[in-house]
Amino acid sequence: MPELPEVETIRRTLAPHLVGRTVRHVDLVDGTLVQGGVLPAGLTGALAGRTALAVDRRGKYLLIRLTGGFTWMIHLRMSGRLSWQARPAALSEVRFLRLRAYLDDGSALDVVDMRRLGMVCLIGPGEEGAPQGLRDLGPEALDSEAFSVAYLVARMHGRDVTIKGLLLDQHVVAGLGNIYVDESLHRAGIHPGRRAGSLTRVEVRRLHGAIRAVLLDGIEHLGVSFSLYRDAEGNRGFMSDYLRVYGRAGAPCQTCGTPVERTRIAGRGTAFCPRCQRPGLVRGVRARPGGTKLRGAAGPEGAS
DNA sequence: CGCTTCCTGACT
DNA sequence: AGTCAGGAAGCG
Repeated sequence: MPELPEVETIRRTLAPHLVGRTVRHVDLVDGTLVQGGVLPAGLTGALAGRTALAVDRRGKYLLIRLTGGFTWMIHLRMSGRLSWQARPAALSEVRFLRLRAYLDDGSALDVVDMRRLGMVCLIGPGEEGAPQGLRDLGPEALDSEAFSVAYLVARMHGRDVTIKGLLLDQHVVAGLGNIYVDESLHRAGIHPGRRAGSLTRVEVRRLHGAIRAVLLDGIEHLGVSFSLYRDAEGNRGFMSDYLRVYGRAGAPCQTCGTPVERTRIAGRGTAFCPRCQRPGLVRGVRARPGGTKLRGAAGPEGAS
């Protein structure tokens, strides 16, 4: 459920409570989400007695750096939540609680995950335990050095995937998910079903700027909370109020007034404006060279 | 490259 | 009963 801005918000709300604290012990309420080759008993045992040095993020992965060179890795996937409590409630009172770490100041960190799709593991000093998904991650979406326009152009060249599918691929760029991909494509005025390899350099530049702008917007507004998402302190984000297409099917596009459409692309529900995001290029040939104003009401975003 | 699967709950 | 959900590995 959480994408880059949500995980970043969790990181920021969690770090002050966690850094400098030592894990006293861990209750593994339900070990089904513990993967990555570390057995539940090994994980809980190895966590105890270690002190948190920092809370980092890589893509949608949270990385809690611990003494002894260990990293506690958490991926929340679709329905995971991290909940820090100064005075932890009884275990039985937390619905879908999978794991609780008690800290040395009497507080606790709960890993809550309704659908059990999340993943928790401990990475040893040699990084040997790093799961494939983390190892093979592409550049950070907000790292403009690594995730540059030139990089994106190169990765898209000759690709026959939909642009939406490509942006969802964490090997290409780390951190985007369904919401922010739809929002980025809308801001860039690009149809989500376009083949990645068919985008012009100008379009890629616009898209790159839109991605940065949308993600920074998301962080500034503390993420999207339309349902389950909360930060580590239980607070909602209010980025939902600033979304232009996601979750707005049937509502007028805020740019041009055309009703937002919803379809399925790259196996995911996809919202887009059929006017601001016309396909534009079909089979490598510009569909409408003169005709309508291609400048589009959306205009370039953040393409500085 | 795209579809299915993992899992559980909410909504139509 | 059927569909869908913010993710991503795995399969054909």
